[in-house]
Amino acid sequence: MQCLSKSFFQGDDVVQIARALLGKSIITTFDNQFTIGKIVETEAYNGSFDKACHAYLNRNTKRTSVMFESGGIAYVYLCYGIHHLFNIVTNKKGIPDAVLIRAVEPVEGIEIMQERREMQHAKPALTNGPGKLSQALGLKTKHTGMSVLKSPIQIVENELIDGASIQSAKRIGIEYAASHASLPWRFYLKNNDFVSKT
DNA sequence: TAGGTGATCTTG
DNA sequence: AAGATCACCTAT
Repeated sequence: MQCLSKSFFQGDDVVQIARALLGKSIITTFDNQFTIGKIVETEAYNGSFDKACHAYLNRNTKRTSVMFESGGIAYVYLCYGIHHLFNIVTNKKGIPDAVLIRAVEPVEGIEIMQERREMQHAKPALTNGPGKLSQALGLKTKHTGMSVLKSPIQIVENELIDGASIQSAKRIGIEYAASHASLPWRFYLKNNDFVSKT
């Protein structure tokens, strides 16, 4: 399968990149464990202009500095002390845009995902949320800064998505972002069982 | 619907 | 130095 190009992730419209990532697949190979998930839900975080973005007003800290690197690398951070949330940094160096991957549909390595999630069955709960998919694919904070263009993390072309099957909506869990909380920067595939519950 | 859990940010 | 907050998940 064809890996996405560096220039795809360096584009300057993070909202369009979030939309375009639907239908692509994430391949991870950690500890000789191979897993693939198809992206079915994303959210765009629009750099220094976006009150919901960790790098709002160019806040550049130990945690957020990776967002200022050029696009095509992972930003994984710990949320609520428990959950590892997987983002892909986009745009040029110095502009802190990122796309949060909110849900995937398991494609390969489902048994491995079940082990990591300590689940007996391949129910939607395996990967239907940002913390869940990160755990299922083995993505952790230590992977921050790694390229998503080569093993062990690769984003590849999978199926082309018809625009009519894409739904946009406001982002989840960012009520503190006030006027930016209602922007339609969340994208998901209609009628897909693995889209997160709201 | 509430509590867990820890990094990060804010306040004093 | 201490308290509040947080791009979530699981179980009551």
